[in-house]
Amino acid sequence: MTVTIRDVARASGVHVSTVSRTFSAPHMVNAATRTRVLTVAEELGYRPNRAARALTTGRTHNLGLIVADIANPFFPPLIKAAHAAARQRDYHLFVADTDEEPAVEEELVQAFSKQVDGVVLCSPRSSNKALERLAERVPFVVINRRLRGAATVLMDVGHGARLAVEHLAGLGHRKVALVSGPAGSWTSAEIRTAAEQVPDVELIVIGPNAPTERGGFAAAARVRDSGVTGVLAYNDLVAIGLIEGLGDLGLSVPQDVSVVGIDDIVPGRLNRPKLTTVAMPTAAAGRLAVDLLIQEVSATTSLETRLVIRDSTAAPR
Amino acid sequence: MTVTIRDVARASGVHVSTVSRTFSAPHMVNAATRTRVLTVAEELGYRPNRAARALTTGRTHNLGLIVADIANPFFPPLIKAAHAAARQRDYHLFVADTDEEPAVEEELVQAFSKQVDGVVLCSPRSSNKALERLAERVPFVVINRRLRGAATVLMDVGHGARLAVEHLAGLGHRKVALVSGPAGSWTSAEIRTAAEQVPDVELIVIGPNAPTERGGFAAAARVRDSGVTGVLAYNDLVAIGLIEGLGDLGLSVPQDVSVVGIDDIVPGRLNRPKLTTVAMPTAAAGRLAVDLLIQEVSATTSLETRLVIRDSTAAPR
DNA sequence: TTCAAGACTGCAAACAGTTGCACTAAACCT
DNA sequence: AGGTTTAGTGCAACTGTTTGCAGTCTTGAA
Repeated sequence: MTVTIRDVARASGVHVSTVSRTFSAPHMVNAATRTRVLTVAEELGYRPNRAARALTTGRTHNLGLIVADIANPFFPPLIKAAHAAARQRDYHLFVADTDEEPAVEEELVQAFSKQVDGVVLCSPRSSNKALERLAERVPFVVINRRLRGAATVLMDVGHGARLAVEHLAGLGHRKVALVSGPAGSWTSAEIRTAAEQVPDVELIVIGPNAPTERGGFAAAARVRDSGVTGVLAYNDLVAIGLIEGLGDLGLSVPQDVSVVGIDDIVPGRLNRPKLTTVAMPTAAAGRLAVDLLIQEVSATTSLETRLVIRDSTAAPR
Repeated sequence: MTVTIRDVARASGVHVSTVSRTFSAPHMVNAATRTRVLTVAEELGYRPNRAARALTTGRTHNLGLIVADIANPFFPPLIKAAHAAARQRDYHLFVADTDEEPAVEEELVQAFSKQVDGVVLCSPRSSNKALERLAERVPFVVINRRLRGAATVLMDVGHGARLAVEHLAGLGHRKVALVSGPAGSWTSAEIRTAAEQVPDVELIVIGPNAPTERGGFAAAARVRDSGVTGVLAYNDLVAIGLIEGLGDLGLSVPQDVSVVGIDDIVPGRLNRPKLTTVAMPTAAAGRLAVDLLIQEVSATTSLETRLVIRDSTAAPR
């Protein structure tokens, strides 16, 4: 049923090793033989069995990608880009979802270990210790977390946050709220310290909040009471929720208050008003991560973020 | 470096076949030996090599999932559910993206063939002939396309479309536009025939349109000129674009015109007004597809759609 | 003409598991 | 007590490829 290298060898009158070489080291075999083998293989519909190949070479030509939540709009562009980069080099991509559970993370890497040449971990939640353990099993690169000894891809949220607050300042806002994220979050801290550095702006931190639409919605009253005219939200979902919450309180965006989000997810682009936001280079990060993995280089790279000005920001009243 | 079955055998004083059996057929080995082997394996950090196992058994415990566009908000919930179902049975999931190119579809299935036990194809664009060819290589199940001889999972859009139009009729709308999708689309046809069957409603078809926000935006003028009070859009993206387009023309939703979408994607839930829409059971479809694959049953199942009433529909003026 | 150097190709041993078969010892039956 | 079943384990062949080594045949140079 399934056609193997032996079938091809028999049908083209050469030894299996020759067939093997026409696929994995073409230059070692005579041009005439090569084309013969190739045509026979084509006729028979032969395709090398990657699993068998992996057994001897130790390289599977597979990569793993682990994210917290596939359905979170933040990740799909990253997954897509990672897939494209992998495919370009003839790698296949396992995708897995931890459902936000740190424990699952470690388990998945373990499970992948023999089947992939490397895995990319997005914003892993596991402890450093756990990650070190994993590093012994599989090469990996980490996105969005600082980790010494591992290749890491960082997106410079701090820079983006600064741009956002500067944008608000430029429009004339002098009192700005930071509707922050979850308590322990590295990103949240990053954003805060950057935002605080912008001169001529009084920054009021409101939070911690859940990193969701609900979180933003719930923060609306506190934003109103704080008397700010501009807001930087932890992410786009929070921003969207906040805008809705403000609407319910009779405040409209951007007339009464300006809101800028972070991430640049699709729902933000489609929102009304269209969300001004800090674009995270998720696609670039996905691409870069697999490139790092394939080339087995170990570097730490920081990707630029940029501000996308749309309709949710304006000069204060 | 990497610990094999032989290492475990040596360390626990049994033959490799015994170790093998403690993992793949535990009931065949004495309880005492089993626990000894297990603890030794644990100590050594042994994990069976799936690739090697696949070589002899022919079963890889891997599945492939092919979608048109990972970043299209329609797919992520499906991918997530498929992944969860696979993981539950200890399967791993390759995810691939055709970038809407039919040719890539076939190529990907070919490439997966030796590495998976089956693949699920979402709304494949390939010809029937091509799909038949592929069926010889790998078992697969198809989502959202009728295909005899293959296991298929259908979502009953027709039913949903009828519900949507009935909902509009119930609100008092007598003249309704169908802002349709691309020309050849099976879904588009399905929607149309179902929508036409609703009594007491005059249905005006506007299209074909691109299945995107732009497509909806561009159709706004024609919708206004048609004099309808209600609209069923090909999908949520079209609906969102349309709402924006109508807004630019001075018409507001739902006061001046009611709009209902199809799909129930995240951006629709976050949109303002919140989109009334036909919820497609994408998660259920993803789950079911992998279940069908794993059990190797061949059935064709149709999943119920339902109407989610939110804020973009109201009684006509 | 002879010899060395290439260019190809074949041989066979891995790779990490699984599994049909044979074997041993204990348990069961009459 | 003797024969039969059964549980548990070992043996070895096999899965589809790769690859170091060795052999054959040309070809070029001296």
